[in-house]
Amino acid sequence: MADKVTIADVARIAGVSRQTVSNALNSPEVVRPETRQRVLEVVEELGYRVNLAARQMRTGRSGLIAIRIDPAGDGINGSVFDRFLHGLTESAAEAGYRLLLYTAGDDDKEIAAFEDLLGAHEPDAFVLTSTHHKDPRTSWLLDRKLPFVTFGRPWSELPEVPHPWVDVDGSAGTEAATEHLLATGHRRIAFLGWPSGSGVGDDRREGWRRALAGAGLDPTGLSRATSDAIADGEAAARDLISGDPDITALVCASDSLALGALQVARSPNPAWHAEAYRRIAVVGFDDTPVAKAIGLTSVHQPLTEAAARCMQLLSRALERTPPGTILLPPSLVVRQSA
Amino acid sequence: MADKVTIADVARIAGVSRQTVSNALNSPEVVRPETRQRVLEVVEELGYRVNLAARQMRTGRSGLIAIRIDPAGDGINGSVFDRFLHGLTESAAEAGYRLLLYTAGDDDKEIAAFEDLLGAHEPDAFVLTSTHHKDPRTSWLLDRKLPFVTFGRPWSELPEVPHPWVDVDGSAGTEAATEHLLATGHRRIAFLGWPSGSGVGDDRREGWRRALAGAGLDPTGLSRATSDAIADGEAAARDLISGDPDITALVCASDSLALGALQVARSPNPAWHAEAYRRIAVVGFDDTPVAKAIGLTSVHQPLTEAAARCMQLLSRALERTPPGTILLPPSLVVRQSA
DNA sequence: AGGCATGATTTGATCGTTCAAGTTAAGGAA
DNA sequence: TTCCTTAACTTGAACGATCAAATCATGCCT
Repeated sequence: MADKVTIADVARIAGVSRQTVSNALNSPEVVRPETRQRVLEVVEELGYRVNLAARQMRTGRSGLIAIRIDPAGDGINGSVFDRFLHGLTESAAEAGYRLLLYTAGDDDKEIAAFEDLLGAHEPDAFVLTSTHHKDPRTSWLLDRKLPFVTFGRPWSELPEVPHPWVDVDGSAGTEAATEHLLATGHRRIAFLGWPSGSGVGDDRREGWRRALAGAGLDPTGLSRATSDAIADGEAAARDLISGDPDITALVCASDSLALGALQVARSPNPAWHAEAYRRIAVVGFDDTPVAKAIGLTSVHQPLTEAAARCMQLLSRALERTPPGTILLPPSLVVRQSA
Repeated sequence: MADKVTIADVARIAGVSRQTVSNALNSPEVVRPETRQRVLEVVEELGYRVNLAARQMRTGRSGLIAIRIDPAGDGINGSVFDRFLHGLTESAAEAGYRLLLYTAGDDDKEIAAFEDLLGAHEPDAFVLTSTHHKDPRTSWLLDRKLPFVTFGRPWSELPEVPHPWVDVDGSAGTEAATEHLLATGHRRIAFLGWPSGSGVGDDRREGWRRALAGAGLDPTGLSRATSDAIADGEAAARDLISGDPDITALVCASDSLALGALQVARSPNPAWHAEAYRRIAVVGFDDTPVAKAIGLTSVHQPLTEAAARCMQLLSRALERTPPGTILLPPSLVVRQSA
């Protein structure tokens, strides 16, 4: 409380110089073991802790990792980022770093935020999420040789310069989902996703297509694209199902879409005249709390591990080692819906 | 990028001293308007940004606000904290602060984290969540006269020393929920909550009791307490409903419990012999994404506003003004379930 | 014995900012 | 004219750590 213990205090009481205390803590190998021992005892006794602001002035290292957090808590899918964030906070702490949050409306504002942060708090690294085609943020950071990792692949056709990234293999997820449906007897399996152009969305569609192709089935006419909202998912699912009476299962690019699809799948459709209730299997993506709550089968992303891997790559990047990339396999959580 | 612009650079180019630049930025009133103008132009031109580490060394202020984030993404109810966090990040940014995350297993570890942080990053203030009876964290911070706000009331009987807090009036929420049910014709309305002892839980039960009392109804035997999980909610709801055939509605202390209750409410109970499907109205608490997704009527907490109010009180606390307290009213979001 | 490499520790300078005290010039009162 | 006050700005020191260079032993080789 009242006591601000500095390195000079420790030095005086241990009977050594400031630098020796610094060395005992940061470069133990250059200090004689018994001296080091004595210093550490005094450090313990006085409760000394390095003042990061002072260290930062000399070394330029702040011990901070910056990550963007979006202003609006965005319903169902926001939880993916949040779970990742929780994991990252812990992994970062283990590596001796702390997370600094910032907000930014779009890519340009985020780059402005980079400049702000670098001038002010000077984070040692950045973690970027939701990467996309031609992401200006990664090139900006690469140009300045700033350490960063993305959670999400660089979705550009030709990755000019490589950078470290961690991602979950979305296509493997939808492929597993589709194979599960095939194994349980479904033959006409549709896909409900987003308009092509988004790396994540296209990737997830590809996994479904691959599984169908592997079973010798034709995907033509079995795919719909819409924006990521429950109501849109419901409409698209209704369209798909009423247009093709043989469809018995739906693989969706998100739990939001799947939730919309479930509205259709779980209730009889009055348009089908005399036709009785037709049960449609539905699989979602992300394994959000909503999926768990309502028994929706969904593709689970190992977010805690992804966060740990991000920190791992970041540690390497901070030592200026060439970038690594990690693609994690998701897992299918089977519940009542499929 | 390569350029580290310091206050000395600005001073040299503007033809003034370092201190005058500092004053132009921090204490404009002591500088002649035209000088100030010139300095600001150079600042703009060079893209000067104050180095917070250096400032912190002199002033002791870091521009950081620390807040704990729990390691595990905890399903449904975690989203309440996450939404609050998103809002707080934005409010903090508007006030010129940034959020620093840390983790801690329990109260004692959190206090250890306080010590770590204060020695290292030196946050200017703390935001505490999930306050409870005899919370050791608040007394620790009060003892050291450190600025902080809690999101959650001090739940102790006698608040020895006051501290700033923001909270949402839970009892008003359950009261509104119960009144809504009364208004729609329900007479026998049960409450599904947590074991007494938790401030939040007791408060929410109290609102329900108050509404019943207001309508001249007896709450005896209409309340159950259990832990906060879907399965527990289902079991307790089944117990309540099968034990009292007149119950037509359930007010729950959380969306998790409500979700469990819905499993019972929405399906016919085989135990009721010939009795037909009995529809039970259910109201949840927190208005989580799950509630929105499945049409659960729920009590909504104004989390973005709560976050903004926290920052407001924090700003005051940082100026050492006497603590303020703010109790926000929640709102009932009526959906299909009630 | 002298020279030299090596290990262990100390000393002085520095990072970029703000505080506290000092300087300068201009204006007003006696 | 002289002295004092005030406004506007400048100067030196300090925050607490680390870097780079200097010092001081110690042991080994010739």
